[in-house]
Amino acid sequence: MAHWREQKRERTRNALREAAFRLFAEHGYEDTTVARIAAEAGVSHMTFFRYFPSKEDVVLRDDYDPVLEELIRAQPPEKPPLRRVRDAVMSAVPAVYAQERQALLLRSRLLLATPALRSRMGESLNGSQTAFERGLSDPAETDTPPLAARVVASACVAALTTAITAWVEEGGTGDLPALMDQAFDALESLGVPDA
Amino acid sequence: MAHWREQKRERTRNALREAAFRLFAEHGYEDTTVARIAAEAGVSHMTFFRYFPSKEDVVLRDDYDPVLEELIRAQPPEKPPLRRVRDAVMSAVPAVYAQERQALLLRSRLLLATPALRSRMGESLNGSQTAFERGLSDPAETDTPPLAARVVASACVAALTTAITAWVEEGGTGDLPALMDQAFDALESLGVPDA
DNA sequence: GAGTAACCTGTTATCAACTAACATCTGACG
DNA sequence: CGTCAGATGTTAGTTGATAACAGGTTACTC
Repeated sequence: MAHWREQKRERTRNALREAAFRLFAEHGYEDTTVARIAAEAGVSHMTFFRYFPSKEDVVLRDDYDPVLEELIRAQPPEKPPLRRVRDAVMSAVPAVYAQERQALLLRSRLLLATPALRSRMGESLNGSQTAFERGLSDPAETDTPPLAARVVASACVAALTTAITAWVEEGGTGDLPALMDQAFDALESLGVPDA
Repeated sequence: MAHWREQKRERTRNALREAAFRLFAEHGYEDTTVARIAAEAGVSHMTFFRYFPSKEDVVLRDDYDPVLEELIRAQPPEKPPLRRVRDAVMSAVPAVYAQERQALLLRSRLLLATPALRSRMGESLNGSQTAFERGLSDPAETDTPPLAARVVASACVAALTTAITAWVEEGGTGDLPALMDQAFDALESLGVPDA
């Protein structure tokens, strides 16, 4: 129904992504050319770049940020900022973890093991940080949020990244939500005098 | 005058870096080819890559990390981790700031304004995080530091990055050390119930 | 001081990521 | 049915980055 166009677009998009991940797992990221991915998906290499601005974006792109932004905004404003982010994140992670654990592990492993991707991760994390900042800020306020809010957001992103990194490094055997809880605990006890 | 070689090496290295920054300021990062930089420094484009593994590294490389690692390690171990990092950093920043303020601003501005550089910043930050982790850990311990220490390190790097970003965004008019203090304050009050 | 090994550099060729220009086709819509 | 916009392929070109080889220069030794 409505616009078959978009359906086809979504299908080629998925075909490209799936072909890419399959080839990456098979021959490694560096040894997989864009042309090969495109051929595998039945399109030309130009079409690839019309769907993904760069080779790295196939792996880096995800659409968690807008969801998290909303979840943070929906938190009761009387909670301190870190609490709002923490509760919002932990309200969503377990479900995703239960459902996409394997895919998440593969993607994260690839991300951390490939220099080209690892170096561009900062970009993605920056997007998450911005989403967190927006979720914490009054949407009426138009200018940049105060420094304190930005620090909270960046610290949360850093903590979550550290948790995922630790999870991947131990082979994905541990419980990721638990690690995230630990990481948030470490953040909350940053100010207390004893460790 | 031991080894003329190293002196010459250092000179071409500087010539390349200076030519690069000059051309970047003049024509922008993207519109400056590696071949042009090399020509400007009087060498071939291959020589450029023998000194810098990539075009981005000319801007990204710095040698603060080992210094900071030592400064953190020299802190009294009875201080809580965040304090050790904070005091170490703030013991060194003002001097650097007084002396290299302009250069630091130019470099940071270029870094934040150029997508290609911004996206690879994470790599550099990752190095700083590792340095912080090592400074916080017992050097006798060989395996990876505990999650809590890694979260502290990553949060500090994130806070400092946020401070520098804010500093650049306001045109470098403010006082960077003061902003860093604010950022650390925000970190320390992460756990307290009121804002 | 000659000889040799190590190092640095330039030339050339090649690869792969990415971009631009143009032609083509195929649904969408009146 | 006819037009039009969006999606795709072809081709060609730019640029960052690597490899192989050759020539020259510095250091080290006998």
